[in-house]
Amino acid sequence: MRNEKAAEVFRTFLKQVKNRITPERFEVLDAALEHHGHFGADDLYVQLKNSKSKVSRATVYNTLELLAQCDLISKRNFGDNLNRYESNYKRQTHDHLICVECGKIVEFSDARISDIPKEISEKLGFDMNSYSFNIFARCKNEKECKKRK
Amino acid sequence: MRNEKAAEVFRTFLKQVKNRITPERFEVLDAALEHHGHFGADDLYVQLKNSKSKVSRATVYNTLELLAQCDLISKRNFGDNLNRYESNYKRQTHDHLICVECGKIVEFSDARISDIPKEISEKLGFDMNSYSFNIFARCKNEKECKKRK
DNA sequence: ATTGCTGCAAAACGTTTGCACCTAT
DNA sequence: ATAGGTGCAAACGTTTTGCAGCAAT
Repeated sequence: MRNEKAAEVFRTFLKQVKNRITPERFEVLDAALEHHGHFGADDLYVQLKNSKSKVSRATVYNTLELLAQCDLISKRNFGDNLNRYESNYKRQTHDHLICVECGKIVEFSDARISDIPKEISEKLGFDMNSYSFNIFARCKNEKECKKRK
Repeated sequence: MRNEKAAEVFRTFLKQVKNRITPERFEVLDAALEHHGHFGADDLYVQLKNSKSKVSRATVYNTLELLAQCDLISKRNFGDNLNRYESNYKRQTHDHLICVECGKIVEFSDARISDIPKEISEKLGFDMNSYSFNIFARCKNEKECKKRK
């Protein structure tokens, strides 16, 4: 299930930065785009293994990094020492609220946030690259919460 | 070099949550408050070891978690799979800009940010606990940058 | 007296690395 | 032909755990 448009973006990027175009990298791209929601690098590796792919762990980690560099996916970190990725394909930018009890992740966007990072970077003498805005909170509805923990 | 005020806050907290008051925990508190800037849990452990303390790694990790719970220190995560802590003692709240090249960390505060997390939490049906706002950027002055890497 | 905390070491976890082979250029 | 990417397994660094002894309540 190949997304040709995304594949083209990746191909162009790889040429630009003089990295080789290999079938393994596109396998990882396909798998990453198929995910709805957030996933860890190792999850993706296991998933690929289960579908009989020969792609190695090293290649998965390496390729996810490349995909994040060309903005096809985003790297997220919710403070639990685990890198998560999510597809950017056809998604609007958003931030995350994480329940500290059950780990539930809710996405939101707020127009006020978007301009701040660039502005602050400039003011401090930096070129903005990306930002992360995470809210840690607790489900008000206790019954709905704790489910996962 | 004990900070009695902070120690009192910690003591009260420990009683509240029915945790024992042990000398080791106050050793960790003292060491944490003495740090200016950010530090990793293991850094603190090594530092304590070097000053002949008998406090174990497990206790350091455990205590830092407790100190974060009662807001004497903050737990930070800059996306590099390493938990960092920083003293909150007499500090105003602030956020961080991290250079993706050299790792330099700059603190800033912006009044616009502070109200947003609570407001969004309420809107989504959560009780706000904390938030993290990190900007990833590049030093404009290249000479000053790359020093560390 | 009784838990719970401690020190120690070892395990766990996600991630990165070293190496020999392979393949896109 | 040759850099560079790959698969594999083992190493890495941080964090967590299991356990026996100890000490705060």
